[in-house]
Amino acid sequence: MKSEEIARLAGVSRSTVSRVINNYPNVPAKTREKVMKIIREYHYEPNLSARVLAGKRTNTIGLFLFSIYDIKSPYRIYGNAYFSPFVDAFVDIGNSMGYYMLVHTVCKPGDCWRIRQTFSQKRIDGGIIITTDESREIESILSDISHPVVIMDYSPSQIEKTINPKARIGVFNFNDEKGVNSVVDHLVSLGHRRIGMIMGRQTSYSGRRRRECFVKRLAHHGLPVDDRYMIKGDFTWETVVPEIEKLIFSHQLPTAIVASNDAMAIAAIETFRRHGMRIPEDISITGYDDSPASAIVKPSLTTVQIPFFEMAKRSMDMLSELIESDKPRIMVCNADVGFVIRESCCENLHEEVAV
Amino acid sequence: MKSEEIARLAGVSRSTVSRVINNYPNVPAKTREKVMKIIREYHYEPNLSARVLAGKRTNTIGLFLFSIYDIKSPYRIYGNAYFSPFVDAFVDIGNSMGYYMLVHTVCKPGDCWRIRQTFSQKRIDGGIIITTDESREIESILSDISHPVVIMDYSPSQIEKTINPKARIGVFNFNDEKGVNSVVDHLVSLGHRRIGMIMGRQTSYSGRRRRECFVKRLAHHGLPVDDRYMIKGDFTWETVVPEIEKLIFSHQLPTAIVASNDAMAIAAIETFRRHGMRIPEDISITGYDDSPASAIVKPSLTTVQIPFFEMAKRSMDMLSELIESDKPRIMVCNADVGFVIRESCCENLHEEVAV
DNA sequence: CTGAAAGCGCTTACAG
DNA sequence: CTGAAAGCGCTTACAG
Repeated sequence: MKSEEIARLAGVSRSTVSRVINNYPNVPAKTREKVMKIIREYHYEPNLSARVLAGKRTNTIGLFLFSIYDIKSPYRIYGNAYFSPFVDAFVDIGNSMGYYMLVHTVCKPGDCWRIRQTFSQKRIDGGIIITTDESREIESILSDISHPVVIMDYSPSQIEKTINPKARIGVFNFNDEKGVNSVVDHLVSLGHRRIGMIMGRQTSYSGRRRRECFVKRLAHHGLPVDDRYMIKGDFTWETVVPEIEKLIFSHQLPTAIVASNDAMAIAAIETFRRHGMRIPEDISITGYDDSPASAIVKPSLTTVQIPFFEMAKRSMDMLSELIESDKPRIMVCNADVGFVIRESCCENLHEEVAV
Repeated sequence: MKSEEIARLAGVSRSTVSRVINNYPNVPAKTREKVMKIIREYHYEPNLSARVLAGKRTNTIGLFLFSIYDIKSPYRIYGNAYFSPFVDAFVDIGNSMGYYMLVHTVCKPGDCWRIRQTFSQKRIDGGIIITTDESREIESILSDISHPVVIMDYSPSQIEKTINPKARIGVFNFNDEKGVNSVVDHLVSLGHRRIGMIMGRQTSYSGRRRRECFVKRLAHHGLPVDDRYMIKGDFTWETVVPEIEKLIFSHQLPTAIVASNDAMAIAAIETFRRHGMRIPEDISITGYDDSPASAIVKPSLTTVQIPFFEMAKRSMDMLSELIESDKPRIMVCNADVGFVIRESCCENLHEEVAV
């Protein structure tokens, strides 16, 4: 079934059928109804490729995820408390806005060409990129592509530096200053003065931001930053365990630790407990993400709540706006974050040593 | 950049460029290399719509998920231990096979037309459907569509009854007989004789299968099926809590319960504990799925392990086979399952009453 | 081995 | 308001 047959059956030309399909105003109600009747009767759907080839949009959005785990890890995206709620939200919101969502996982920088290809084959009208690393590959993509792109968790200044003049780009970040401040202030109010941090990967914008904000907030409270308590992490569970063990064996412990995400907070809790320490009595720990797991673990995590759904909604609105207009521009957004108090922090029960 | 320009630059016709792109044999190596050089130099990518319109495949697979939660639940797909590993696996495997994956969530039966539309607009070469309910809508889709489809967790006989003669359909199920038997046998070996079940939704194939296999296996051990211990559930956490409370208040408890998925097992554990019961000392509980949460909860769950990744791999192979050949046929597959023993079951410590 | 030409199924100026 | 015609960028018989 094609538009020509619909035209014949309705006694009009293909042009008119097209006008009806595209809901153009210059069709009298009567003609429109006559054509619609045939269309409905035959369950006619215009061929997407033909429409796109003739200049219409694809109505498809690409969602590109950069896995922090390599291809062998079984739960690398959807077992991940950061990516999975985003995917969920983006797919649902995109679908409810009438878009089709093309989801693509990039496991190594060498696969980035796939993103380019998706654009250059004209498969999509625009893209969402969710990374955990700022990289040359991404900047090169951004500078090549003329389609609209919204990128999550990326340094706005970095974007502004590299993109081409006719780019239509949105950048969406977390309000990490607020998030980190909530957490630090909470711990300080509980009497903690030796506060450490499990850092996220420093190649990511939020990883760096959270560290910077942490250092700044300690200073604001007149507290020192002790390098021994700045624990290396990359947002994954595995890398944190040995670092925490190193800390334990050093016998130089902070009384509280701010983790840069929930996964690392949970890894730390498990490790401390395995070595006979009590959480939160011996050491308070906070998370970041408010993942489902953060409410299930014992003790449940005091953590920063990221509004994934709302972020996805606003990102999609941004993207859709960039698609509709072809004015080059860069939009920057920050998502508000919340703070959830649960069981993983308590008052500082240690006799305080001078710091 | 289009094929015509490549042709001009390479000094050949568009036909030859097309032959090179499609890797046809009737092009001398020299000509091929000459053309490839230009293609690479200009990063040329053929326009997808034009190719598809001219008869090529889209190289895109649709992945359709029927949410068991409604649109308002924040983690309805990716916080779900059943859907999320599937999505993860399908996207990754599809991508690594060179397919693009179109992910679509259907939240209510009324949205099913979207699936049809995806096919009739010729957006995809084939589809994967993951449901939790056997429904008229799905059967109607299956009977209309001439594209290949693989459907997970569906009664093969139901499929065979409804589809059209030129259908290319794959059905993929779990080996629930083995899964349920492992669990029941384990509990029996621990001395349990009053064993209950939290059922999954009976509109789903696996929900019914697990119940049937459970009843059968109890009979095999000469144990009675007590209707009071057949607890209603629909695979979600929420509906189980009140049912378990009803059971507790009845003061008629089994010594062990087989849950039809992990989410319901965890809900049951939480509910029992809230009412002062110890797991597994007072009551043993098993799960089904081997979700990440099943290893994190306390006590960790003894559960049936579903090989999501392998299932997705084999499903994609099936689908790809159905796409390549246009012989109508129905393929049926069963996935092997594993069994993981953790902390949620122990020996029956109750004085056994006559049953 | 290779090119000219038709065709895929739409949309959109253009002319009326 | 409406239709005939050109065009979107490919692929593929067909002829040579």
